[in-house]
Amino acid sequence: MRYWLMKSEPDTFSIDDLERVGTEPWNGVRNYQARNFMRDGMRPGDGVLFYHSNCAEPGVIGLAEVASEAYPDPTQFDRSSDYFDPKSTPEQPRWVLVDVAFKRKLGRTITLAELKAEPRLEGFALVQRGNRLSVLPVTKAQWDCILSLER
DNA sequence: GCCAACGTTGGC
DNA sequence: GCCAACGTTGGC
Repeated sequence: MRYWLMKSEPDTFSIDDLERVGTEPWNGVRNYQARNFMRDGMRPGDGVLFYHSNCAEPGVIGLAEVASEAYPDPTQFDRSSDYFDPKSTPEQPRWVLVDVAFKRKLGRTITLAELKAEPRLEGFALVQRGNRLSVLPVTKAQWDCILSLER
């Protein structure tokens, strides 16, 4: 089992939205590195830290789980979608997604500031300068460390 | 293949 | 709202 962190802007799709729907196709990822993590790295059952970005209190807010293998993101073929990609075809799709299932909300937000201040998280991609990846791998040690901060 | 211009992300 | 970081595009 592997571990991941996935960012979402709460104004667009929050942990409460995920709780409401239960499972959500994680569409709209248009970065090759993030795509490759979903396509080549993720397996159903993998753990996901749900991260709120671009908001008043950025940080880890909940836990989720990878709920499918990667499959083509249908929004890339949809002309009316913001995520439409004219260079993508059903025969040769560029972009994939996985389904993400709600597990639980954390008791509180574990803020980015806390994560940056935690010595054990030195080298964690999220806290490195200028990292904009929306899907990134988390080691077991990092996962355990972050969850130990909850209480 | 280089690199300037441009667009996006996301913290602050 | 600002702006640093950084990925992508396209001219050459």
